[in-house]
Amino acid sequence: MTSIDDVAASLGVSTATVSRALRGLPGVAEETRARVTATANKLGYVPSSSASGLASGRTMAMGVLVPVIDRWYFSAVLEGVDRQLRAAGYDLIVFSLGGDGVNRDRVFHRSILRKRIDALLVMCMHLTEEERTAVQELEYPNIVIGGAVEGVRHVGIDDARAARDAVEYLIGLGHTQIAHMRGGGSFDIDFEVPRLREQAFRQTMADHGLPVREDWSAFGDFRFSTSRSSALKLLADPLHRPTAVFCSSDEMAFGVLKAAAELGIAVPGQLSVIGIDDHEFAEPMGLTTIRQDPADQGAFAADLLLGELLRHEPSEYPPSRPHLLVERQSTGPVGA
Amino acid sequence: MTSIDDVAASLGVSTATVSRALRGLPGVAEETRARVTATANKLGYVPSSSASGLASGRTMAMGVLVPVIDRWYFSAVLEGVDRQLRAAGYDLIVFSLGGDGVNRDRVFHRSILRKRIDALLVMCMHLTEEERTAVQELEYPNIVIGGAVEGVRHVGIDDARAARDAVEYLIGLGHTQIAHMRGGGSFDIDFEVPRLREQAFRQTMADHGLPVREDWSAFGDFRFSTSRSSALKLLADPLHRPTAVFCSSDEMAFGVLKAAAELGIAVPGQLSVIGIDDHEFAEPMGLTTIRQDPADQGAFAADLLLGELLRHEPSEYPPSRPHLLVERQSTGPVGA
DNA sequence: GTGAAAGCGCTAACAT
DNA sequence: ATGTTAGCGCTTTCAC
Repeated sequence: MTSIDDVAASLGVSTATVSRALRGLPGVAEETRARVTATANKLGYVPSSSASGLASGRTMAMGVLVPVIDRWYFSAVLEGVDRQLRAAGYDLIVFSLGGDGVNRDRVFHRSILRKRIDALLVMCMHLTEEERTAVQELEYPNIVIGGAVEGVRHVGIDDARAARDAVEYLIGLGHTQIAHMRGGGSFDIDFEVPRLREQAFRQTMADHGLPVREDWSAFGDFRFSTSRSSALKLLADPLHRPTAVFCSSDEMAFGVLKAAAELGIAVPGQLSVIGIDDHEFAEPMGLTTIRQDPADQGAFAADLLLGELLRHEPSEYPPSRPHLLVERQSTGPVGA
Repeated sequence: MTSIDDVAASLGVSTATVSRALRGLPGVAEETRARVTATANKLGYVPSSSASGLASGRTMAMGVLVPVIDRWYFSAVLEGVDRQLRAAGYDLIVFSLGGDGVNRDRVFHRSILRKRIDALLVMCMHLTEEERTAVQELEYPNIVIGGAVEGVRHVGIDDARAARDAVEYLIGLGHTQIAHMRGGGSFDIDFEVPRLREQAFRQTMADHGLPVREDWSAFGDFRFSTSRSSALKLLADPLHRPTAVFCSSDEMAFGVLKAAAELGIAVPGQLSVIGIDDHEFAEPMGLTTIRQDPADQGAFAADLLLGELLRHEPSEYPPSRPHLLVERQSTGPVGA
């Protein structure tokens, strides 16, 4: 591995000059800079991140803490985060808890603190008191993406408002018999989001003087298969069936659509279904939904931290990211 | 940030002892080790990865190069890789090309070489001649996951065999009018996989004396929505319609199923559909498919590199990972 | 505009 | 079993 000394020696200049030249610092003659850049390229020199990290205190890497990687929302956020980091020349380190309880401790008390990253993004998930404290005590910039975590800055959509918009859309279509397919529960993803959406559902129904039937609160676990099973039961009785289902996520909405198809229930004729997310499959499935853009949220959060790293002063508290109702073919007037 | 000197000073021992004790090296009295561990915890000491990386030459991090993060296969592989890395105390650094051409160069010639990682996993994707060379010249262990890349070691399923198994399953059910929904094309994912699967489809058909109709080779781009659109055309004419569709991925199979539903074509009565992957949605969708396990592939590859890092000698060339036909409700005898 | 030199916080030989 | 010491490859004052 060729080092900065090789470049310096090969040019007969000092390592300081090479360092300055390559990092675009002022106080280097343009001609010198050009020569340095040229030989660096020729020799295939790339600075060691360990060495420059140690010397400068900046690692040029950002960490993202996720409960799991391979779920729609999380991987989409990662994509957005990565986009901004790439543009800024930062590397992306992913700390995944992987549903593993044993691992959590190591992640919180070793990995994250190892001086390997300059800033940390925490994906919405349930944190213990102690973990929250650990995050808050981090000496570098950090932020939560998605659901709110008490005492930590966060960026995301206004979940309550998004859920309300969905439910009021159904109500506006004349629906009064509305069921809720709820998420939450499994592994570490039992953050605020499912709670906020459920609460907003109940509140909105109440605000419109509509009853909430407890047996129409189905558990879908934010998953297609769980939701399908639940919906199969929810929709089984043709005589006592909701005319609409508000789903706390698109994946669960797909489960409801599948169940309806299996039961021969026409959508939207006999049943309206609305989701939240605007998942990649929502458009081809014709699913009406509340669009959110996880990649945008990730990018926004990453930019915010990048800015703080640059300016050495905290940004303003971030506003909610937008959401948008997208009307498709899975919803229609009641009894149409 | 408390350093190793703080711990050493606080105990009146040398930094070397602290280092040895904490890393579990031999030659430390158990009593000393206990005291060191205790004060390290008390002081909240965590070794700086930059410093230990610089001193030891090991970064305790592994890199994964992906074309994009947020697609089923890639995020599932990442999950598997991460599982093993976590267990081994390694951190995961994700280098994503993000479909961005400009970025590729930086990734290949800076990030990857920055002495930030001890080994590299490359996800199957199209690499230019020069990029392949760059990977091959890497001085640390590396391997490709998924499709083969010439001259680089790789781990994955036997794609040709998987496709053949799928097609022969359809043929075994009596189908002769078989269409192919193919992938490939978009962004950097135009690797070997789509080509291998298509070729195997053609070869298998030929081996059984069956014709391949060019207008039944539909392009699904490995995506639900593209596949649905293509299938809508493919299946439009009730008189000249395949009785079965072999899909190079499950997501495309979902698109075919959706198109069939929209066209009122009964599955499997009038149309059999088979995929490859066993995507999370395949079971609830009742999709017959060839199961592969990307997380297993990622874990396998990570383990292999981890082993080489430990033993300092190359592993045997890895065998193909297994695939498995999973029969569900989307396939049936022809004309049933 | 450039160079010399002192670290950054560890690890690894080499001593003891 | 433990301590001493010389780096690892940079960045960053401080000189010139």
